[in-house]
Amino acid sequence: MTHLDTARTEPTKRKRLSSEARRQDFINQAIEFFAEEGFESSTRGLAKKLGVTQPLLYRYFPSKKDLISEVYDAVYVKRWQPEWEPLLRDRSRPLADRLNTFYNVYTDAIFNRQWMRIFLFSGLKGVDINRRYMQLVRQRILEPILIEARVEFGLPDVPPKDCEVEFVWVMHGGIFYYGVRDLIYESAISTDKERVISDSITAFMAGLKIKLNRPDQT
Amino acid sequence: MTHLDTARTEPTKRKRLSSEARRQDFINQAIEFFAEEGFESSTRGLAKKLGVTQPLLYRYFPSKKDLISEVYDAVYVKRWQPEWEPLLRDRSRPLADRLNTFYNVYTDAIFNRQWMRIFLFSGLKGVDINRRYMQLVRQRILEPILIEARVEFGLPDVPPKDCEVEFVWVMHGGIFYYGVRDLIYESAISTDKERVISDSITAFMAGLKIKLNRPDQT
DNA sequence: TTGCTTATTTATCGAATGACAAATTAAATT
DNA sequence: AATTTAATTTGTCATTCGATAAATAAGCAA
Repeated sequence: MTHLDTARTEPTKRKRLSSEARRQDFINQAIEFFAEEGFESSTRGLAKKLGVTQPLLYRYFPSKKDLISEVYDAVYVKRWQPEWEPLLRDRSRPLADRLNTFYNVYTDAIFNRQWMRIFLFSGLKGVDINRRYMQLVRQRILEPILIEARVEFGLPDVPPKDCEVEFVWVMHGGIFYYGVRDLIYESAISTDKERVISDSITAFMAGLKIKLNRPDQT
Repeated sequence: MTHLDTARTEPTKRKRLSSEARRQDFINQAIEFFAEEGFESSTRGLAKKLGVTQPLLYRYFPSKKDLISEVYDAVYVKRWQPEWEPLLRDRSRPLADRLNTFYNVYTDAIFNRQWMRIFLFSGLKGVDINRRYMQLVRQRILEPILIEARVEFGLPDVPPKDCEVEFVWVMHGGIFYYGVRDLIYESAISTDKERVISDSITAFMAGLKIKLNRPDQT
């Protein structure tokens, strides 16, 4: 009893996920597969990893291109956490603290081999979702940081200059590239991510203070 | 007269480069081709760009793999300029000046679409020449910078700690990633490379001074 | 010119690719 | 159990891939 009786509403029998769930499973494994092998790799290779035959993929995705688009979407869009943004604007804490918290949770999300490799592969293919992601980072992260910095330094609220945004980009890129060295090139030295981040932010804040207070050109 | 008479030693007739020169020409165009299309692209595509038939490539290179190795070699090894290194060790100038000079000439060499794309493509393929290049950067650039910094700050000459090397890496990576944004993602904001470099170095030096003088853990 | 050598092309092979249609199997419904 | 419906496989296609062998063209020396 309660064994093989297959009571109507009990899904004890395992198989047959809903069509949508199966599709999601395919996408998730496709992320792993393409992240490791690159997007030029064959649908047959992916099917083998999935344990199904290759034509079955075409039941779930009209073409390889469409499947890849879904992979992009799952990585770029769905893994972005909106709660990151208010974190940076919480003026009850010093900006350096906020930056440390933010970069720790942000890198928790993107510092994994899959995300990084998909990002690098797609960047080389020049797909526009990549460019859109860069704009997202700029608008939701980097420019807010500059605004917060001016407030903290007691400076007037003027729109960020290009070279100031670039300065924040370099800090951001330095931390990002640490992830690339660690996860892609496997040539990072320290595994103490928190330390790397806090050192970077210390230097960034010191440099930014100098930069914003200098009555500069441009 | 002096027209089609083909005087013996005058190479006015154009064609027939030496076998080695032709080979070099193929390699140079292969760099362009693979940088743009990726290493998975076909030898037929390359042959088309060269204006020859595809089997001819196999007269000059035993296999596609060998051709790609030559491309790596031409990009990674042959474009490294040994005169970069003594530049960093010239103690007649302040370190910040040296760093500015170095990063300006270094990025003059590597901030071009071809170099960058080859680097990123090969990094994703996990070829060992990539890892070797990273070690080269560490030993010939980053660690010397740390040694010079300790001298400039009047600190005892002890071997660099891992987290110190990592700190220099982040500065280096930040500048490098500016090149990636500019040339690969085409999403750089400022085109004033010199300015980006000098701002990065200002922050780096400020941060490094703090870091090296802190009686720290690890 | 004549012959010799090297550079280049033509033709082709077997394997791998994305995609499709039809046949088969398995679950869900009655 | 019988029937319907959806999931999956078999079989196959036209192309494209890296690579090789044989045929042709072009330069060079006599």
